[in-house]
Amino acid sequence: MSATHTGVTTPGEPIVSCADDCGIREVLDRIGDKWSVLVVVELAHGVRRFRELQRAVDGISQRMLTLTVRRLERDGLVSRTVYPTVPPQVEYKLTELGHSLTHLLQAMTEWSAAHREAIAESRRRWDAEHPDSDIR
Amino acid sequence: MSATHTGVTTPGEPIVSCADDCGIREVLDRIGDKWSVLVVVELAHGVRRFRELQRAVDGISQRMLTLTVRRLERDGLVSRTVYPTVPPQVEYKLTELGHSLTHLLQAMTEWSAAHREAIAESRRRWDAEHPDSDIR
DNA sequence: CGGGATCCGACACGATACTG
DNA sequence: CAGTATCGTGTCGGATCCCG
Repeated sequence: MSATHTGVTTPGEPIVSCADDCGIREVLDRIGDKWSVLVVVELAHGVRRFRELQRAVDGISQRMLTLTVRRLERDGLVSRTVYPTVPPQVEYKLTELGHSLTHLLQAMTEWSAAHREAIAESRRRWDAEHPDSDIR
Repeated sequence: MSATHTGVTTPGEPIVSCADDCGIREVLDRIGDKWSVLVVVELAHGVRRFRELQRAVDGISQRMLTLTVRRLERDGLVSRTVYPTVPPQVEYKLTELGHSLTHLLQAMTEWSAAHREAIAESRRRWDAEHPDSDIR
């Protein structure tokens, strides 16, 4: 209802509809970090143990895997099951909530695939036109 | 093709399909920062000048708005038009590529709206069960 | 108005060592 | 195996000053 919007909403566009934030930042604060989506993607393939996850994700440190999987568990996206064996065995799997996220990740994958080349070319052109820029 | 996947893919799930990354991290590296999506959302409403953007986004510093809008321009999501008037006038608008992103942001908004309460409750329960935790 | 240049703190992340 | 604890570092972002 603010009177500051002078622009005309493009008709037919799926305008993100809320005045300011929407919940986008909430989503990004949750999965926008370096490892969460990769862990979720791996868990989308099935149940995984800790070391299996670490081997699968490639590059993730023990510490970051622990932190990532803890946060996902806290948010209810991943469930953690401990079997009191020796040596210990811990299994991780997506919850229903976690599975619902894979639809969104699918959409992100498709958008990336569809536009990555256009973006790459835009970057090349921009970099050529701005040889000395610290933006990168 | 790796033989390390022992888990069975849940049938009917929109599995993110690629072995490892998919392009998800590319997308997040582009819009996963603190301000990009907010700027894109604001520009989805129409053409905006620099100060208009800064007032609309709320909380963004001059420096970060400059950086954010430069990167978006470099990636071809936003176009920048300079009118050599005095005082200077610069207009920003989404490109076709930028508009295509709004569909994805719409999906993120809907997912957030649909599950934010479930996530919030999961957090409350987790925090209650783990009173002393540095995970947060 | 629309920036650029500089300084600085916070935090995300990585590396390493240790443990039940 | 599945973590925890500690330390070090790079980068992101905020604050401030300056300029055409």
